[in-house]
Amino acid sequence: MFHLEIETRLRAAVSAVAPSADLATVQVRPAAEARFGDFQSNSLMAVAKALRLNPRQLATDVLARLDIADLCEPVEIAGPGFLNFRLLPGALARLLEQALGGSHLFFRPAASPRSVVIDFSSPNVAKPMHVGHIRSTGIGDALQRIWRLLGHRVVSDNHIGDWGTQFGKLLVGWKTLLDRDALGRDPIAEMERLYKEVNARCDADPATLDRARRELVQLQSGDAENLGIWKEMIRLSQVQFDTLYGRLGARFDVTLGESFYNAELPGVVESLVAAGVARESEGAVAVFSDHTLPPKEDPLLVSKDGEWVDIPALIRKSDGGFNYMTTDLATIAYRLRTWSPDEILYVVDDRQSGHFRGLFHVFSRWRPDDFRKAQLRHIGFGKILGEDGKPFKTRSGDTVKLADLLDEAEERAQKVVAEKRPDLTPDEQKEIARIVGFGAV
RNA sequence: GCGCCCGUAGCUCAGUUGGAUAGAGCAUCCGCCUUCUAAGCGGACGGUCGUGUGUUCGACUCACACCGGGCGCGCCA
Repeated sequence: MFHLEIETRLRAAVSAVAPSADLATVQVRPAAEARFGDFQSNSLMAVAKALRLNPRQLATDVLARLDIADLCEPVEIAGPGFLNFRLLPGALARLLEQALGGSHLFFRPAASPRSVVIDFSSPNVAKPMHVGHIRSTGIGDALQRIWRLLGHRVVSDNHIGDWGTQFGKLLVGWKTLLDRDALGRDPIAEMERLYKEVNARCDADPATLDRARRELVQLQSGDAENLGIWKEMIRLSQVQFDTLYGRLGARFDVTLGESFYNAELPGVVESLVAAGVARESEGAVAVFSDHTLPPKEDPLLVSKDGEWVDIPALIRKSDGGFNYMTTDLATIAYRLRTWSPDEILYVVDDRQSGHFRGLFHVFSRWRPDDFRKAQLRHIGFGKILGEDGKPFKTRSGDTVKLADLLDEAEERAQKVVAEKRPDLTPDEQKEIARIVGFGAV
């Protein structure tokens, strides 16, 4: 808190002495060493450099304008222009009294609250949540807590994967291979089995692949039976999601999955074509580079064999189906008109950075006015690697399920607690094991 | 081939946007328990900041090149 207050006053003084200085570069931070005082600022040297002034003279002039006698002892100019601040005991006492009254010591609420949509977690229906989901979920939930604490308005949205080509195969599996008992015992495992089984058959048998395509078309055209199965798969999956989010303590304001935007997709494509942004290509509809950006920065170009070639964003496949680019465009439009956010954050792993660059670029060409109103930002992160530096997998090569990971963490912690604190009741041990285990994860 | 991310102590990572002697946790070693959580406390040990050039009064930080790891590049998401 003190460094923010000192910083505010220092900026005012710098502004009075050097109106053209970039105040964002004027910063105060805790002193590197006690002999330099409590807080220090190295910024005047940078300001002096930018404005071609003598740093010590600038420091002297700034200090003459700095009103800080109620907080600090007389400020010291050290070396080429470091400022060293020493707090007055009385100022510290006043702050601690405020803290006793409930005010926070380490941050100030945002002066102008922003509105932000945070998109994170986004697991797929009919598949087990795996170890990778913990990062998007943890980072996204941490971000929403921080934004809220600072006084911003947050909408957290779980954009679940509840639509797409995988449902063709799942429907074939559900209709021909479903084991009802297994589904009752562990619905996610059974649905995963169905998908893997049908997927394997599709590789070997064109007829099965064709059947999957037909089931998908049926679903997309509103067939009652397929819609019913699809909804049941979502319901069973949501039970899994809710269980895991409950364990992790993550919350969402809304869960608007991909399917929520289905009805808007044809209109999105028409609109993009009408605006001259998209055009037909090899039976599909795609957005090509408009060559307004340098090739290296253009997400719709890629270098192949020394030449820049198009890598268009597909918004409708040649079979009439839509791509997730289209869904994501519809999603941005919906969020902007529904919540009018200042920012939309996508907490998604770095492998999708290319997709988001393309998405934001295409949206800027589709809705330039809306694009200027909101910042679209991809919050990327790496994947979890094993001890060998390779992506973290089980011994048999499968992805590690999030539920299994959490179970194991609790079990291992439980063993330690039971050994060290046999005097506690089983319930107390279990609760400590949960906290310690998840903390370790 | 082109592009993105990463490389700091044995391990996992910070390093506040170019500043003063590069930090923390864990691990290791030493010292603390007549018990309010020893799942703790104090101390020590530990670094060519991947490598090399360059820019600068000053580089972990910026630029370029290389080495090593991860990832992405038209009808999956």
